[in-house]
Amino acid sequence: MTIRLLLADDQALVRGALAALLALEDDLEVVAQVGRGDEVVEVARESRADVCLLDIEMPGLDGLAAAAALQDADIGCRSLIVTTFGRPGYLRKALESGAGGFVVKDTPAAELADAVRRVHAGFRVVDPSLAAESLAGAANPLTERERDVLREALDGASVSDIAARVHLSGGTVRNYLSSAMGKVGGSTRVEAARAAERQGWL
Amino acid sequence: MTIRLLLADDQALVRGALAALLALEDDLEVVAQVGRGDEVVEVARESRADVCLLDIEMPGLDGLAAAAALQDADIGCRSLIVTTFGRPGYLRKALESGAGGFVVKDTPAAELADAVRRVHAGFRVVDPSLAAESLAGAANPLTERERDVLREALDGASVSDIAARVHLSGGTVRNYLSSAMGKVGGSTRVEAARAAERQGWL
DNA sequence: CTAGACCCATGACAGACGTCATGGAGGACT
DNA sequence: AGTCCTCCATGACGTCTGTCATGGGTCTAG
Repeated sequence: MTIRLLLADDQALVRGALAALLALEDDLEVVAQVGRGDEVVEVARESRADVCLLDIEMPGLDGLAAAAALQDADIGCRSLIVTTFGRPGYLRKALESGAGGFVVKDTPAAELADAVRRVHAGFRVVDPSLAAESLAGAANPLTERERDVLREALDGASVSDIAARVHLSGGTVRNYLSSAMGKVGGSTRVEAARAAERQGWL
Repeated sequence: MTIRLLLADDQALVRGALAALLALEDDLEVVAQVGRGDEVVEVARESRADVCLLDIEMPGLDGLAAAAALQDADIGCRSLIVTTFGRPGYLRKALESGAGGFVVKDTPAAELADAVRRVHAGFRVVDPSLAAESLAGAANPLTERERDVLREALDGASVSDIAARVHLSGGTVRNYLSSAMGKVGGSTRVEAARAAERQGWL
């Protein structure tokens, strides 16, 4: 009995390379690959995959949402998030989404196969270095609207730009920005937005 | 005669996976791996590598600088940039640094081995989709000081913050920001900084 | 029912920001 | 020597931003 794997990563080279790496293990078999998040569920069903390795940054649907969709589909396919960024908030989101595990891309290659096996067996696999950070990290203190305006402020837009995109008045946007800056820290909207993003609060 | 390869990438998983992928080719052999840019030259010399695969984002020294250092060291090791980001400016910088080739990580896995062989043979290998963009993209219009202040403005710092970091007066910083914004486009310092970064002008 | 959240909005004010005009110092090219 | 460019700086201007006070509407919890 081999474990059937589905790889989801938008970078074809990384996808292929991971496939080659995992193919070295006798008990693992890569049965499908996709480059978009919104194809994950369909392909997982068709290929009858046991475990799906998900990158977070993907077009269509991000890896966290794909993990949730996979969970909802209830086709017996567990998910393992394999990502570049070890943002504290990502881990929490991932586990809330029903992901079976979470490892960052700079873990030793040898550990990946073990992580896959443990996820397949039903265990929760979490990168140890991230677990500490995640527990230390506070829960998201921002309200929904505060998140909305901070998201739009990320790329340096002006108040009126943000107001137009979020369909609010300029003054209201300034108020939300102000309160968000107070919670997150930082004396500029962009500083606050960056900090919030690093925390995984957006 | 096999081609001896050195892999440089800060993500251990990607490094190991690429090694597994390239090991499938009979004429390629991965003889060493490093996770930092400033170890590239030393390890390349010790391992007598023929070709070095370089990621751009690495601690210590970025891939572009490492390619230049490798060129200067004159130890007969050619370099191939393998990166996530296809910024137009990166390609130009890479070729100026004496890199033998430039491919992005979402090229098909099968093409990587060919790219390696062509670089080893002395050819310049360039991702075709990027070549067009790079030729179309204008040369960097920013002066050195304009780049300095834009870099500091990326994360949303205030004028006085930037002034302190660059050792200039506040008014001068505003002038540089203003002229840079005029050249790059955008009505906010952060907008301009992001746009300039996307172009590879920083 | 009331107290407390969040939502949306307006008005006012100090300070920061973007733009412009202007100036001097230094290097490069004709 | 004169011209041109970049570098650095200052001052003045109107606008944008961040903060605070204040108010009304909704919804949940005690």
